[in-house]
Amino acid sequence: MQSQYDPKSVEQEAREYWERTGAFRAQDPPVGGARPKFYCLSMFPYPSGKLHMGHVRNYTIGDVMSRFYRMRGYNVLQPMGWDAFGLPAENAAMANGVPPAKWTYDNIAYMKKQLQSLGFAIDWERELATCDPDYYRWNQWLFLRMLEKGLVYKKTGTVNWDPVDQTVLANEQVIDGRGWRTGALVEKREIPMYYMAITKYAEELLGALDTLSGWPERVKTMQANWIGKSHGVNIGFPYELGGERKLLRVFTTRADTLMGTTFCAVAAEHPLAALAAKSDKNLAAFVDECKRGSVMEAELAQLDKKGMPTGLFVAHPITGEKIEVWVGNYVLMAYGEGAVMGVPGHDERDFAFAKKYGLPIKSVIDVEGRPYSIYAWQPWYADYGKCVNSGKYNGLDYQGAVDAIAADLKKKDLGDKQVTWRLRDWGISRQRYWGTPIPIIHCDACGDVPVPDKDLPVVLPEDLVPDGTGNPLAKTPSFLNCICPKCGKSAKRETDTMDTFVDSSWYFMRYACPDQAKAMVDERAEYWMAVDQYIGGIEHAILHLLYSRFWTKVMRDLGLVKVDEPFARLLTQGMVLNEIFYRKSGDGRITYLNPAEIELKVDDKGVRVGAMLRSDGKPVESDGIGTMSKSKNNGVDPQDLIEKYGADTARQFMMFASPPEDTLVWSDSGIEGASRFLRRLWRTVYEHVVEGLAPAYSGGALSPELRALRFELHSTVAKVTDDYARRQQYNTAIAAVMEFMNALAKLSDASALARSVRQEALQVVVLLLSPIVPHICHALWRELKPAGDVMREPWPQVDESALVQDEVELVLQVNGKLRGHMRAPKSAGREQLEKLALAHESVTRFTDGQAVKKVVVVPGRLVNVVV
RNA sequence: GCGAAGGUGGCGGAAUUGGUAGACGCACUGGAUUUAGGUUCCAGCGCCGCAAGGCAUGGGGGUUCGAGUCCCUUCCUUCGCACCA
Repeated sequence: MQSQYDPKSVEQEAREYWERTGAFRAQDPPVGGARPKFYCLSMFPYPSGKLHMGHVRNYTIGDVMSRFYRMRGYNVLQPMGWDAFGLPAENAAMANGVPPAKWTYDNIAYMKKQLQSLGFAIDWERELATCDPDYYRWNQWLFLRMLEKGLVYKKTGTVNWDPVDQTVLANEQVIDGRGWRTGALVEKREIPMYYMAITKYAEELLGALDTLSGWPERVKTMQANWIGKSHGVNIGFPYELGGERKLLRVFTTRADTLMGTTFCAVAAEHPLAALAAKSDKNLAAFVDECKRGSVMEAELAQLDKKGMPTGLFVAHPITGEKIEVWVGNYVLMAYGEGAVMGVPGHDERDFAFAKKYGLPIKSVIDVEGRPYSIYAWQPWYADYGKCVNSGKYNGLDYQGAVDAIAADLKKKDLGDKQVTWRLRDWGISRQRYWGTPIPIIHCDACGDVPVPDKDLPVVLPEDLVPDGTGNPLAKTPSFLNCICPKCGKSAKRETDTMDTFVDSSWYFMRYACPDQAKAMVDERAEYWMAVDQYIGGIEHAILHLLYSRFWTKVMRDLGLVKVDEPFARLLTQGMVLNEIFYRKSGDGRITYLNPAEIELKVDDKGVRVGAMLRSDGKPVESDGIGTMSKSKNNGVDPQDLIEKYGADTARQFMMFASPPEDTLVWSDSGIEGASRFLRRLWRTVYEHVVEGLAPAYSGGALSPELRALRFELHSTVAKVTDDYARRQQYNTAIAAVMEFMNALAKLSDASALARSVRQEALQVVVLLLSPIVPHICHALWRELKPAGDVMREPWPQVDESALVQDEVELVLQVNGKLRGHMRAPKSAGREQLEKLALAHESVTRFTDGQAVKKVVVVPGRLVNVVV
């Protein structure tokens, strides 16, 4: 055995062994059927160029789980693929003049090498890329099935329009309301798009959250709020137009405040706004102003509340009172009816709006014991209470008032109770090149004609280079021009492609049968689904996970799979953030500096006192912390780490740095510790092995020292196993092993018995660590058990007999303050413990002469004496 | 703005069910070995205090024999907000 740990040779040898033995191949049934299956999946990466720290974190967590379950006897599937369509490839193409396909495939090749160098136990035979026609043809195929079932339909949607480049922009391409390339003010534009009717599944998507016991509560809460089921009343405010009676419809969850309505507000896109703008230039200008800027809801919600009267009036549905209709920039066309009733007395936004424009404010709810004044908003104004100033509804509580008002409206045919969802149907059309072509043909005679199944896939040409002006597919006749499958006349293809969320909504099923040419999925998907453990960034808590749940249910209803939910257990890993450094030049331009080039200065207590650029030694400014991004130049390439320390050190450091679900602010200051620990582990095994192997301890009388060590050892096995299986918290698992190694290092006994305990201990340690640092454990295991394979070893068992103790240490408190410790027989009862404690010196010192009021005994933990 | 989560030493974090706050590691300080060291080993390390002891888990208040953990309130940070993936 080598006396020194050499990560490079150890890791290369282990990887060659794994490859030679096909160690990571998952067995499809019936071969794999004897063992229980475990499908462990990490979210597939977008092939952006290189792995980043978030990838390393994500895939290490997944690999630790995969290897742990493999050792526990499961038939484990851990696949990998590429979320290969998307905007960055088009941006790179514009920057470098390279087609997105080539850029993407080059990135895949590089990143695959990186993943392999980290030693992940991936079954590469199932690799897939979503930009492969063999994959995306099934996007198209399912789209057509959904179209047949009415789950796909066409309607207009709002997009960001760059008037200079004449192109649709993604939200991230709009910066401060301007196009990122042209700097032109962005406009909203209505265009026809295809939608998937996810709202038809809203009720099930919401209800089934209760069945997801393996999901974090916070994710389920976020999804439930996103779906947003609300019970309310749909109310019609009547008005006359051209002699015809019409209704302005609003939805409200606070129908009990209807009598406090002093105005109505509609979105700028609302038909009434358009109507009024026809005859009012100022209003037309305001509506135009509202239509400027991006479509991002976060931005809209933070705009200053602005409005303008339309000059139109509607009638209050109960009193018939005249109510003015305003256009408000805070009313969203996409939610509810695109119009709201304004109740400034009891809605904070309406209150601010009314104050700004001098609209009347009327209090109609009395929250008991809370005063009301129209001059300043108070949080309780929005609380439930009893109706006042509300005519016949006076005195009713919330539910009573809602019931009565809904009933009255129904009688007049002006409204009814209604359930509304915040969830909107999923617009999947993208006016972009690098995505799945939507399989539709536009024929002048026949309209929109679906591409027949026999003509699938509609293949995306791979040699186009976008230039930022419009969709290159629309400028490519060989793609655009086609024959109408219905009438045979010349026709045009749809040039929009699908949202890339479509690609990622079912890839986890395709891993089961990536070679299946005749169907989207087959019986192998039936075997592997659902995913037993899914791991990915918390940033996907809503959209990706919700869309995947939706697609799974659609596929189920089409008879393709039987599962209701795709992911049984979910681990949402926290973001990896990093500090942002910059310098401001004389003309105010900001240059962001990569943290790898920054050196931190510390004082003699280790406290940070400054930061400087390594190359010139001059100070730099800090701009706080944020997600690793190109624009802030605060990304860290894991490759340096892997090359300098090896994959195992990188993996261990990542897992030790924080619990998987926590946000992690990057710092490489602990990497030396990880490296040091592995070197020490190697040396400890080496020193044992050179003395000659011993049979692992299997019973017999032990000295107190050896008994104590075995107690530590088996406590560690129990703790670490629980951390892997239940808690999924690897930092504490590693800490527990470190703690045990510290105890083992103190063992000086060199007897044969001690050597066998040490042999047992080292074997257990190597097994416990092998999911996290598999290469070094592979090598060490072969030294401890020549010709053995650590991956094929069963997980260590806790020896319960080693955990038996007859004495325990208890904490002594006086008035809740720690005053000492005492040892007591484990079997001691409450009364005996109380007696021992009251007589104990550390207690009497503090209770001396005072009357004991109460004694709290927690057996096995503490005794608290209250005086 | 709305929804979700988080805040503990100089730093990452531990404390799993209301029961010893700071495990484990980094950094730092002192020492030994080596003198080739970005090696290894030993010791110290929340703050105040000579000590006894006191204080301390973002801030303020509360419940409890006992609160990092529960409740109220407030500030700050991160994630998501439907065309980044």
